[in-house]
Amino acid sequence: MARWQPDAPGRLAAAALDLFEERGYESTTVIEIAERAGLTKSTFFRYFPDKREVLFGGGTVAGLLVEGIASAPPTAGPLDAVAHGLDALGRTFFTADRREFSGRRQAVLNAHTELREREALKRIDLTASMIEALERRGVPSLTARVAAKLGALVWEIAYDQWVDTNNREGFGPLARQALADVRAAGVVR
Amino acid sequence: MARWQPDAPGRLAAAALDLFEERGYESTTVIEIAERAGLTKSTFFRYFPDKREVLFGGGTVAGLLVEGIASAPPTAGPLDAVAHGLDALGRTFFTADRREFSGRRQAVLNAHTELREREALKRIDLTASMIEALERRGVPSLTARVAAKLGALVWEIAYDQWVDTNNREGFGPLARQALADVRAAGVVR
DNA sequence: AGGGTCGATGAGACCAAGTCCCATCACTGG
DNA sequence: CCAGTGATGGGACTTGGTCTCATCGACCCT
Repeated sequence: MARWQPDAPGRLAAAALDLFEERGYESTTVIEIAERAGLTKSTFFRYFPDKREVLFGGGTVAGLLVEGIASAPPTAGPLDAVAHGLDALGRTFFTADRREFSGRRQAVLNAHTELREREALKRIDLTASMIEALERRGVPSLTARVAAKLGALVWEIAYDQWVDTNNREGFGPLARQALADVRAAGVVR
Repeated sequence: MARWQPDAPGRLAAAALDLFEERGYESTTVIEIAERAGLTKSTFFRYFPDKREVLFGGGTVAGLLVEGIASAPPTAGPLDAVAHGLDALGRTFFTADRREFSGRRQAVLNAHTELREREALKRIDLTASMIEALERRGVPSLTARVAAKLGALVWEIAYDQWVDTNNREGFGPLARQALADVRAAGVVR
């Protein structure tokens, strides 16, 4: 048996999500979160740099997406490489067992400006990562920027649909479909 | 003569920019900003909801852009409507006398994550405004989302170039050129 | 001229976020 | 049995942000 209860950060994140749903983000104190997890304020800030970050722990997403873009066949165009990355994400991260948690988390995020702000920053950093990954494939800078923006849009659309409990499809197929739709919209002409 | 020195918010913003340049954002206290402006903490928070917002005062940008999109000729496609909005912005807001201030401000923003975060949120809200404006023109939802994302990219490119002191062109022409480049990149095919 | 009003500012108490430093605890290895 | 180690606890301290009440300076009205 371990010295302490295992997975302190996980317990903190779960407690935070519960409390944010119950009382809202602003009305919840870091001390309360820590107490519900059987810990203290000190430990909270040892695992998370600030209160917002407790809902953004899993930071591996960017890495997985970048890997997926890098490992796309060399013949693939920019948007296809992005699609390859989103597929990889659907297989390794946005799995079915994570869907319910993601939905609850997203509802809390949408309801609080402070959390939306953090999410906005994460998305921008993610887009920057996509641009870098595309440039490493030899995609010209401007093209990479356009493709990354469209990739971010595809992500948004697919993620919203995936999180929606009425939809039982996996993230990968949803992203593929969203990409096809975006292509069909063909705004550029 | 006025009862107090005029334009308290403007003085606060100027003092804040100075201090952020001198000591950095985190090392500057709201009380210090207020003192340099000849005011107090109370007055600071009367004009700005938080410390970050002191560099985002203008707030009229979204409105101007939306107006510009709405007033584009009915025959104009989505991206042309966005270009019309960016032109309007270049004429009424991103004027030559504001360029130096914008450059200093942007340098501070880029250097501090907390401020980049706020900027990220503003951009997302701006993109949402563009989508709404396009939908009011009858543009289908998905097409509007794509056009707004590309419009945001054009904005970024043009703004970076405009802020760069080596470039003496106005914001409008720079945006037009950036839009043409983005179109030429033609990622969608 | 003098008192009342009103809008902008100041003063200070108060709470929560976040930082820091040091103590404590539970187990491990010699 | 004792020293070491890593995760946790405790509490002081700074700052952002809220709130309430006092003050001040000009204007109005009689």
